[in-house]
Amino acid sequence: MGEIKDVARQLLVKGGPQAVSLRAISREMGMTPSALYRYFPSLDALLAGVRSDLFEELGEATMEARDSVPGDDPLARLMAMARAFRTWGLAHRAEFGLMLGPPPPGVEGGPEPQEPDYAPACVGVAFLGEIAELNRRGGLRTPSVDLIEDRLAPGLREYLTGQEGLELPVIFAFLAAWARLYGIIAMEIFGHMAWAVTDSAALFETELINFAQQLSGSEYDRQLAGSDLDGS
Amino acid sequence: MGEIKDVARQLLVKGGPQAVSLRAISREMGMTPSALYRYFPSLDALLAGVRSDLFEELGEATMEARDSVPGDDPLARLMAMARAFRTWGLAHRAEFGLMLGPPPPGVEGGPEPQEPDYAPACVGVAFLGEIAELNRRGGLRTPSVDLIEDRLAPGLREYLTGQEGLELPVIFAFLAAWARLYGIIAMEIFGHMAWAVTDSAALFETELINFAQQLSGSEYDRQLAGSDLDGS
DNA sequence: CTGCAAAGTGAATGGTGTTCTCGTTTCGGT
DNA sequence: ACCGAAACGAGAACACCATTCACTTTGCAG
Repeated sequence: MGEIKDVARQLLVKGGPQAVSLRAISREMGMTPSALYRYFPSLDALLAGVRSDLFEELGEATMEARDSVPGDDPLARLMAMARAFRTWGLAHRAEFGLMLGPPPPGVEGGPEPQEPDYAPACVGVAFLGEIAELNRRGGLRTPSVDLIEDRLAPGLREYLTGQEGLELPVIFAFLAAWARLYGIIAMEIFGHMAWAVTDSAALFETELINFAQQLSGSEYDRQLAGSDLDGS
Repeated sequence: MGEIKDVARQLLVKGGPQAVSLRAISREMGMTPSALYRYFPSLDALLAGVRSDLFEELGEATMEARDSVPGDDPLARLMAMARAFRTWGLAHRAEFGLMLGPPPPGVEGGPEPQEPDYAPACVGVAFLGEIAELNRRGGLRTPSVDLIEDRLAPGLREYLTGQEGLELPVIFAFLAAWARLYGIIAMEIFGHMAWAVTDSAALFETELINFAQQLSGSEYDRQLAGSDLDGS
């Protein structure tokens, strides 16, 4: 069960998305393709399982980075998490594509708007937590937002009830920051930045400072940012 | 030749990425699968051709939006282009995934860093042009950037030589803005935002104002932004 | 009319997901 | 100790897939 997913991931890493096939997995495990149907109803379901595991792993990686930040600075923790996010993605390009690429393969590649995909939430809420803490300490610059009312997804709204420091502007600040982070990281990992820039680590670190300024509204001391520009 | 790509795209839209097969195309065209090899060396090459056409189409859509902006305000043009970008992507989700999803299928899905993909450039430079114009008029807020030196990709550096108003900080401002736009749009189209928000149009419009502020450094009059919040 | 090149056919090879039937193993209850 | 049921896996089969090769048809230039 777990081993199947491990083999699938291994094939994904080694040969790309099209290399992970039921038959290849069974070959690798010394089994018959049909035997795998005892554990997964389909290949898509298997990949969905792998994807779920990967989100958990990514979540743990970012949380670990958060917990290893000395002192008690929410903004510093956020930047550490952002760096961990990028580092993990760069070290696991193929997995990243499966997780945060076009549509999750779990359902189908239909052109219709797919139903909510809750998998990314487990990573997102880690960021949300720190942003909320930043807000409680008065360090969050929330944009004026009367546009978005209570149009949050039911799941998120339920998660929010009773949590203090999570008013709507805070949620929006989080979503904007989350999308911004996704943009710079996914673009690099997917190779859509390569036509313009070779040293994407420098671009990322500079953008990270912008990122911090967007959140805190103040200049962020570059010395404290801890940028070393070594990754990739 | 062109019809083949049209049929391929049609299949992509109707049935998702996995539905576009050489045999399905040939079936749709009343031909034999092997006949298609007269025109394309492989299915991947065919898809690469489709992808290239799509980038051209997206580029034309954004440029059209730019040219239909009344007055002479680079920032307003940029926002119109951003909206056109999103609108086109939402109307062509499957195509968007092929263009700006994980790795272009032209080469292979290997885990190694792929060679530069120049296709997105034709859309990017349209934004770059307006940002340059904004800079020439002194309306661009360029971030302090001593981190990124002349680490631009050779192709972009060549494009830049001789162009005025395209110093390094301007390039960085463009790249940051480009990535930010990509983040909010791709995240929505790929469905990675659905767990948190239902009305993503409102989120986008609010983020667009942030986007304008990041570029211009000044508050942007929401009345002039022309947001109507009707699209999706 | 002849030659030639482009365009398309049909069969063949080897890979794929999925389903079905069938045998084997394992293990818990009595 | 036995039996039954459930779990596990094998194997064949079906339909689809990309790709290749040898072959025929078409159409046009000389």
